[in-house]
Amino acid sequence: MVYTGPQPGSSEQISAIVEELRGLYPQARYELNFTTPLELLVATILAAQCTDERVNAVTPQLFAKYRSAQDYAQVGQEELEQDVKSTGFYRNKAKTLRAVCQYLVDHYHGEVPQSIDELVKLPGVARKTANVVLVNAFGVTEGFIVDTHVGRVSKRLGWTQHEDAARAEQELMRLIPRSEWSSLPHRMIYHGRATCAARKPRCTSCTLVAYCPSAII
DNA sequence: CTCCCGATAT
DNA sequence: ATATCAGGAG
Repeated sequence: MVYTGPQPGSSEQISAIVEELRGLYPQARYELNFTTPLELLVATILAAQCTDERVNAVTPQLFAKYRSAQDYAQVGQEELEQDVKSTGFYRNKAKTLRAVCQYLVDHYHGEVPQSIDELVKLPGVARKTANVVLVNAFGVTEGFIVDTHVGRVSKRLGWTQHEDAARAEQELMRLIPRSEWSSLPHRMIYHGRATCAARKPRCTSCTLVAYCPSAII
């Protein structure tokens, strides 16, 4: 089957997809549970290569036990490891949480900074985590969230060829109107989970097939 | 590029 | 059995 839709990456193809996804997922939002910027930062760090559902199963007890950056900075490595174990990569994640929170204590009185330049200086925080915290905690849109789903869906739609998330983000920021930066990534993630799955994409039930050069019907 | 890593879907 | 999950560091 040869793709005959609008050129991948063209404004015609992009606007058609944006409108379709808006209709499909009008209420798309971040699904990790949190009540403060610090909780959001912690949950997002735990979400690396782990489902939201798994993180949400761990954070109620975690947030009840650790109420401030000082709490994470002061706990022992092995104790924190056990508290985050079921999210996988638990040694790295415990080490990252302790280092990030020590940094917050040292530089920001334990608060979470509100610019991307400051956030990406935190140990274990790169563009994806920084963008998530900015948008969902502070309502600030400085970049385009590129996680595993956004990266995969973007490649299949022909928006980027880059595997590297930072390079993909730069290309998406060039292609996508800024007004869509805060909502589109969440909708792409919903679509990536529900339809454009990594292993077995459901192209036959996908309403983007007319705009997707990778569709297999 | 490799490593970290438990839980789940296929 | 194996790929994948709202990644990032060395």
